[in-house]
Amino acid sequence: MQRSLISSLMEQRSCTDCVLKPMCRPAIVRPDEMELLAGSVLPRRQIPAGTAVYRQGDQVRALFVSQGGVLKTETLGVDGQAQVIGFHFPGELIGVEAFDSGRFRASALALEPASVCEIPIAALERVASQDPSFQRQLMRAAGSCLAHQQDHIELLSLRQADERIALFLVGMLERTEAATRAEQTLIHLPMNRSDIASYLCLNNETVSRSFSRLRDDGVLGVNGRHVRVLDRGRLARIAKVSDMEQPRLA
Amino acid sequence: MQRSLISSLMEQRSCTDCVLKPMCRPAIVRPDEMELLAGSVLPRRQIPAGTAVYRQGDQVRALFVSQGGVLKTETLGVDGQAQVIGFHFPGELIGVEAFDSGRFRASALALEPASVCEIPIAALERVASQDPSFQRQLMRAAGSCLAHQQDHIELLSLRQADERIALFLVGMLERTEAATRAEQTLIHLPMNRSDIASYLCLNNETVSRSFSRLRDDGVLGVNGRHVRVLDRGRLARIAKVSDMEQPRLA
DNA sequence: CGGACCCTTGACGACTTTCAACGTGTGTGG
DNA sequence: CCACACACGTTGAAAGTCGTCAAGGGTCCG
Repeated sequence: MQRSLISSLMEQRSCTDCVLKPMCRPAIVRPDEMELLAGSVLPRRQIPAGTAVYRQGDQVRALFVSQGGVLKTETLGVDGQAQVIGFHFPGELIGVEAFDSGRFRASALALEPASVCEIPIAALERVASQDPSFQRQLMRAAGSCLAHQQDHIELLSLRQADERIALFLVGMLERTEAATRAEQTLIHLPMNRSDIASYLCLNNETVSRSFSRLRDDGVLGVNGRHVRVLDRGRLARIAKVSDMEQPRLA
Repeated sequence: MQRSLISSLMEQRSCTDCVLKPMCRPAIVRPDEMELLAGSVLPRRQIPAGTAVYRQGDQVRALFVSQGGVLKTETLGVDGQAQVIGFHFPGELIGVEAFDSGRFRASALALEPASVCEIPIAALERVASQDPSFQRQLMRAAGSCLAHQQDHIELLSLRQADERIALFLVGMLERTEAATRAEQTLIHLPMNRSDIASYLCLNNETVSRSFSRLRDDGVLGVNGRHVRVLDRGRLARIAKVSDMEQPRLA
């Protein structure tokens, strides 16, 4: 299912026939814009699981969009501990924060085998200067990155571990539904418990215990990285989300 | 001192003679760009302390830059509790995250009487499409917003209250030094303890206790919103910052 | 003078962290 | 093919920290 989708992506050569075109929010929207970029966007890299798309401190020569495979971004704190900054699903632009200093503030790693689209800065600027609506899309993409970060902070503002886990899962569920355009109850987590723990600023033991508690309470079915949402209403209530937020499949 | 700087800003009429021009990173850099914007940037509003520049949910018609006075942005969680997302010093662009949905995801409030420069979206796009280097500056500004958010998340990744307070103060000190272009030991906090607590995802009692602990340990001198850094090295060590990071007065 | 707001401090309980042990699955090398 | 190491996930017990509830002092302002 997911496999065949990904492998079909592996084959594609240009953005004009991108399977993810409709959800490729970040930069490419209109066909003519795609043609403008076509010559430069082409570089697409296969990233093996666990390896880096770019590393913290690298000079920014391009931005990236995963076309298949989830990525994580993380910074190495001064004490050597990695702090997961975000998880990035196909179609999301990453690396924008590097525009500030010219260097990436975080490393981007593939959680699973990924196909990543590389957008050279020069091409980005060239197209943006030629096409105002593309430029607007670029700003939208940057705004979207910022919005995701704000969601992350709101997530961390929840004090209880169960609340954070619940909100995290609600987010993962919504992203899964947005990708499949169908209501889901099963979530596949592409990251391990330590990554979740880091993202939520918790210990991995605490994450594990939260999963178990939610399982014992009949809210979740937990089997490693496969989580089934058994009681969506209760999950939303724990996450303090306005009960049963309508899934937006736009 | 600070008063006269602010009051001088109150008088100014256009960006070309902006006192903060050199540190006005977000949008305006080159004189000719300023001239391009001059006609549209002029609208400048005086914001009384405690009132809003814009509110969560408002439609985005303009972005904003404080020219004098610190602002805070906060979102109202579903439970009605406000979560402080950021503190914004003069020269920092705010509102970028609204580019995503077209509506502000947070409210922006003045912590002290502020003078805020309003940049209509239309003008922003017009100038950006005419001037590639301005467009680059805009992206830089967006990246800078993202970078600040990442710093915030790193701040929240510290588990101990003292560590968060210390890192918060280090940041405030650096921003103060960047603004005055001189080494400082005294920090004036424009926000109250509750705002700090919300920003750090702590209780205001916990914030208070942390300040007291750091005072008792001889690291700080605390007098309400005036904090003197007595032992910068120790403060940095508590914040887990690479000891004595050179103040960048660039 | 009274009230509202802000800041501080104390005591208690709840939660997370820490340290530790154990089970499982996977991949490597004998 | 099996043994082993290793990463990952789970669970337990103890200790430490933060949140909650409560009270008090300070300042500003009507």
